[in-house]
Order: sequence, then structure tokens, then C-alpha cells
Amino acid sequence: MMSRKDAAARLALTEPVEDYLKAIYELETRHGVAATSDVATALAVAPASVTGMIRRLAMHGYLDHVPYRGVQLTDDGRRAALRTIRRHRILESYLTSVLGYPWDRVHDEAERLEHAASDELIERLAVALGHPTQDPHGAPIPTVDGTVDERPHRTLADLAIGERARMVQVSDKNPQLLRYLAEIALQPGTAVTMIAKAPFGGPLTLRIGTADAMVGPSLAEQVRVEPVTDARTVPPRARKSTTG
Amino acid sequence: MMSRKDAAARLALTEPVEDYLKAIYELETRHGVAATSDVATALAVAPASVTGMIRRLAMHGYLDHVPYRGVQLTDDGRRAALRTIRRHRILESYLTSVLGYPWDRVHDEAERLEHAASDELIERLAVALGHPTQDPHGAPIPTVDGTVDERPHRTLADLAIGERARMVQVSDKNPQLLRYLAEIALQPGTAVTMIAKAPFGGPLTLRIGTADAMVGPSLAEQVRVEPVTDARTVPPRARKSTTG
DNA sequence: GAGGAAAGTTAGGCGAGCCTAAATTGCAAA
DNA sequence: TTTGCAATTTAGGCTCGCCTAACTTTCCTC
Ligand SMILES: [Mn+2]
Ligand SMILES: [Mn+2]
Ligand SMILES: [Mn+2]
Ligand SMILES: [Mn+2]
Repeated sequence: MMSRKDAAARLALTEPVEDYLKAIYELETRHGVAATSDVATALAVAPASVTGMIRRLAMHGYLDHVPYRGVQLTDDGRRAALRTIRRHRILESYLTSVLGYPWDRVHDEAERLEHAASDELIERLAVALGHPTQDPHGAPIPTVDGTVDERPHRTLADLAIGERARMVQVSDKNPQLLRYLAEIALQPGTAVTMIAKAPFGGPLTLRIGTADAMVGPSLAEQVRVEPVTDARTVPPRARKSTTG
Repeated sequence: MMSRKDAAARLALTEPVEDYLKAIYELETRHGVAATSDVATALAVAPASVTGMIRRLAMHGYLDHVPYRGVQLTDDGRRAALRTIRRHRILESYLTSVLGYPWDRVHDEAERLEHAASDELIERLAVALGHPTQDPHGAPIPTVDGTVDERPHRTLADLAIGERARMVQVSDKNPQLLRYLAEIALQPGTAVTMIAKAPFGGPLTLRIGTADAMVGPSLAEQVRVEPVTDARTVPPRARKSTTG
């Protein structure tokens, strides 16, 4: 009998392998499960290709797979995924903070460098940045030993009229959205107040600093916020100086 | 009839492809020709694998191949090779100058990053460094448009007794050698005088600054120098502050 | 000029990652 | 409960980049 591994050589953590594990981790944390077709969409490959890779990853102990029922990361799988995510987010931070990259263009660069950089390089970057805890888009950076603070957040769309909040995070995968957010000065750490909500999926009016901005509901759903109880703008933890 | 390309899709500049072109370029400039077996040694692959890749590179116009007679880079091939070499050397420079990497460990890191970094990143690094013209090992950095100043150099072993020279370059591929050179403070830009040469391949005595060092002839052959006519130590062009 | 060694190429094969087309399974609606 | 559709897996096939073993060519030596 055999179930996993056996005589097989250890699976090489190639670029595709790392990207699959990362995608499965992200789907699992966001939606509870990682469906084959969702992984396929995320990685822009055919569903059949995902099935093949899942078989290989399961064989090597990175995930548990019940055919037709779904997939679940093992501890090894989660560890490997978080390692890649840490690399990705530290790279994004360095590119923006030190090299002046605009925050809408760091993702693609980090997507490739995350596989090529050595552990030593990543830790040198982390040191140069003073061990950052969030990336430029507000995503938490896993520690070396694989701890992350992935708190669930409300979105801008959830804010009641008059409610005040601090922007905490936005997906890094939509450059157009990121450019627009930069335009209206809405970045992690920024305080924002819901001024008005037009009915039937109409635009929302926000106050950001002294200016007002109108945004659509689909944008508002992608921006994660943390309600602010008192009038203070400064976040409870470290303040970040993002972008330029 | 067909000779090259035809219906074939454009060759992807993958990591192996870029490394082959780079290796062929380096052998061609150092020895005039790039022998199949030398490429195989340089890349640690079997000679048969080299033949296969050569076929593919020739088919796509990156080199001219006469079976059993050798290989020659075309303009396209040289351009692609120099692009990778520029990336490699800028990365090495950045890793040492900015991130404090020791010069004996930058090569391996650059060997992988050179394929993953975008043009934009490389040029940002170049700007941050003030457009360096040499890498930490003294190798000239090709310009964006593919110009290099690959002058032939004498080696330390060629120096006559009493002759004074400036160290200009050393191969980046031997970490042990690099560590030893750092130990005796022999780096690009350093002035060195030949004090004595023991006969029959015996050790050479060098004066570096105020200290003397004894080195073997095989080391001396790997260190490239430029004779200094007057007593000045400052090189004719830009002075480099290498390593730390 | 004839061997023979060394260099190079060809033949055949393998795994990784991808694809399309054809099953198969699960689920939800009729 | 049947049926139909969507999701998933299987089957078969492709390219890339590598391997070993067997061959051909070159070139050096006698
Ligand atoms: Mn990203
Ligand atoms: Mn990636
Ligand atoms: Mn190097
Ligand atoms: Mn390389």
C-alpha cells in the first residue's frame, strides 16, 4: 500500500508549485475551501492542470485531497505558502519604500522575485525596512516562523452614514483600482468618513481628509476598513508611510 | 526549404536560455570560440543537452552553428547575452553596496535574480547606484544599448619584480578565492607591487598597502591588473568604493 | 595514410507543467 | 426520483530541458 510520498523524491518548490500553494492558501482563508476551478482562475490555467498539480502536492504531503470533494492544506503546505507570502510582501514593501515603486506596480514584480530571492536576501530586506508588519496594501506580513495576523475586516461598503473608519487594506491585484485609490488619497492608515450612500447600488460619498470623493459600491467592497471609535486618526499600532 | 524560424513561435527567454547565451558569450570573448563541452562544463549539464539547446538557439537566430565546427553568436544573441550580463552585474553591485552582501556571495543570488527582475527594477537599481560602470569584482557593466568595455588585461602573474599595478578585476565564481582576496585586502582599485617570485611555480610575494602577502601562481593568474606608470594610485577613470 | 582518442551529435527516454476532449461525479431543480 | 448541468477528473498529447548510450566526425599521432 502507499498513500503519500513513498519512494518519490522530495517535491521541488518551483515557481508553479509555490504559486499553487499560495493560491490555495488564499482561497482557503478567504472562502473556507479552495475549489479546483477557483484555483484555475486564480492562476490562469485549465482546471485539468489544477487537478494534476493537486495530485502531486497531495502525494508529497502538502495537502489532503478527497476527489471531487475538495482540498485542504496540511501544516507543511501552510508553512510553504506562508513562506512565499512573507517573501512577496517584504519584496513589495521594499520596492515601494526604498526604490520608489508606485504601489500599483509592485505586485507583478514581487510575483516573480518571490521565487528567486534567497532567505538571506529577504531577511536583509526585512532588516533594512525595520521588520515591517504590513505590506504597502495593508496586508499583514507573516513572520519567519509562519504566524500571520489575518483578521477579518469590514469593508467600506459596510460603513453606516456618518461612521468614521481607518482604511486598513486593499487587494494588490488590481492596478487600476490602486491607481484610483492613490488619486483620491485613500491608503492604508487613512481616515475616512461615510458621508452619503445613494440607494440601489448608487455611488457612495466619502470624506477623506478635507476632500470628498464619490466611489462605486464595487470599489467600496474591495476596500477593507477598521471603524474608529474616537476622533483620533493615528492607528493603534505602528504608523506606516506608504508610497510617496 | 527552411533554415531558421519559419512557423516556429518566438523563443521564450527562459532562465536556461538566458544562461546558455550568457555562457556562450563569455566563452566566446575569453577564448574566441565556445566549445560544446565548455558550455556543458560551465552550466553543469551533459554535452548532449548543449547540442540540443544550440539547435534551438540557432533555429531562432541567436547563433550560427556549423555542426562539429562550433558556434557563433549573432547580433541578436549578443544583445540578449549582454542584457542578462548587465542585469547580473547591476544586481551584484546593489547587493554589495546597498544591502551589505559580502562580495563572495552575491554571484549565486544574482544568477537567479537576473532572470526574474524586470527592466524597470534593474534601471531603478542602476539609478540608486549612480549608474555604476563596474561590478564588485571589477567586471564592466554593459550599457542598456549593449556596449561593454571588455579590455584584455594582464594578470598578477605577469608582473615583473618591482612592477606596480592596480588590481582591476577577478572572476566572481570562486567564493573561496574571493574570501581570501578580501582577507589580504586585494580588491578592484587596490594598488599592488610585485616584490618577489619564487622559481618553479613557487609563491609570489606582493606588497598591498603596507603589508606583504604571499600568493600561489594559480591565484595570481586569476587576478587581473593594470600596470601603473606613475606613483599615483587613483585609476584614470571613476574611482570605485567597493565592498565595505 | 591509418588508427584511435576526444569532441560532438543523434537516438531514445523521462518528468514537469501545461493543453483539449472525453468521462465521471455531485447537486439541485423539476 | 429522475434528470441535467456544473464541477471535477481522466485520457491523451504537447514542449522544454534534461539524461544516458550509441553513433559520427575531427584531428592528432604514428
Ligand atoms: Mn502582491
Ligand atoms: Mn509568484
Ligand atoms: Mn557574478
Ligand atoms: Mn542565471
